[in-house]
Amino acid sequence: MAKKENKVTEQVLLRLSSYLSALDQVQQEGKHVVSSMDMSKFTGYSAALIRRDLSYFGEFGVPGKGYYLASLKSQICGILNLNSQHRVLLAGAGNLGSALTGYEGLRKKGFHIVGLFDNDPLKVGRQIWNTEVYPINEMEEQNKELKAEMGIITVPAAASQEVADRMVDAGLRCILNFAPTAVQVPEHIKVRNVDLAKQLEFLAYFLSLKE
Amino acid sequence: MAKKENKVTEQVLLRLSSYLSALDQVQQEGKHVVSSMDMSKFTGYSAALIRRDLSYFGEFGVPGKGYYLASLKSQICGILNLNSQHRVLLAGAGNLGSALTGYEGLRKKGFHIVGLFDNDPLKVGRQIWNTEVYPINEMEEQNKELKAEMGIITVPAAASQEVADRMVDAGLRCILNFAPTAVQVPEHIKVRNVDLAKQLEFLAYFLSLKE
DNA sequence: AAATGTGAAGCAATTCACAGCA
DNA sequence: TGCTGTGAATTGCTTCACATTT
Repeated sequence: MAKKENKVTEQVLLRLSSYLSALDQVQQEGKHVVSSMDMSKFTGYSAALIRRDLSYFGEFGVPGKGYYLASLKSQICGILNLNSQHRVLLAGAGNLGSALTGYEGLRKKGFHIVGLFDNDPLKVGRQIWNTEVYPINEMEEQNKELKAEMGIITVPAAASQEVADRMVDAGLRCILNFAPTAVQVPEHIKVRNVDLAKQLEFLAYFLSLKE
Repeated sequence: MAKKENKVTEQVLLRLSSYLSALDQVQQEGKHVVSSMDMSKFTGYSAALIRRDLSYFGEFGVPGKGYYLASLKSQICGILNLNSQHRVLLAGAGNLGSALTGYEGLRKKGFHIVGLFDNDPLKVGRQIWNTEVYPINEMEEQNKELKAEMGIITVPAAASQEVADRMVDAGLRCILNFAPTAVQVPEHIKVRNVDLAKQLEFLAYFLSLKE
């Protein structure tokens, strides 16, 4: 399942995820075969780019016809490793952390937040959205039971590095970091930073254009 | 303030935002002058790239010396249009929406959520984090008073297009969309999509590598 | 001496355009 | 005919390397 192909760029992986969404949308129209042009409509990426992306992983299409929707979907899921459920730890049971824990969208896509971690004594020992809150220093210990492989960081910037270290110790192999500072982790751990303020800063630029 | 330069790519804008964070970090070390190499340390981008990005907007540095921190910061803020506060409407007063409304990180960077919109009668008329909740169809009317220019969408996918349309009618000029489907807007409106599930799908790929 | 700003080179990503297959 | 898969062309982005400036 795990492709050993030389290197897939991050951009390609993100596009694959978009293609999946597009397929879901096309599926709701009742179609069973989809062309690169159809997908272009839904994703905004050019048909040529879509074909090249897909052909990198194999020949999934039928010339003159298109791609069989169900088959393509399962191929992409295979590439992205979405055929199994994924167990996730979340550190920082504040507003954002709680919101993500209760977010249907993640669960529906197969991501289950199985343990919360926070140092606030008012939160430790309680449950949020039916998920237990543990102290952060118990992460390694608790994950022997919880067996998660992914982590989400929603603590304030000052605590994010400490939390990332605990996640690495706990054996997590990839981390989604919402804190506004990048964290340092060993080579073999994959981190993705999502800085919400940065998204708005990006947009603010456009307010200064024309008019 | 608004540069009319031919075209800045989105990547450059996002990096500028990272440079700003780096400058904040350097500032805490008490330095007043910073080199492209210093910034490289904090951002992970190469010094050459940083110099090229900055030189695109002007000659901000002093050869042999570096960049004056305060001055560079204010230049970048000027480019990104961050010298003034920004007023933001948020539609979808659910978990994620409430969390963002209460999020210190946004306020500290000058983004103020001044009005919430939701169609749930249990929420309309109440306040969340001291911010009033209005019905979505009142957005245009309310924004005559609220005078926001930016919008955040945290409603479910099915409602996101409708909400985007209302935001356009209300005169908002850029939109941060957390719904997992892209929305259609007129040419002159800038949308940025942040699909949280997509971030985890991206990371899941790396779980399938090496072992 | 040290670091900027920038042509030119090098590399990566995307599109073009079409041969080949259903 | 219609659409895939892919070499070749193109476009765009990043790095190199150095003349220039303080």
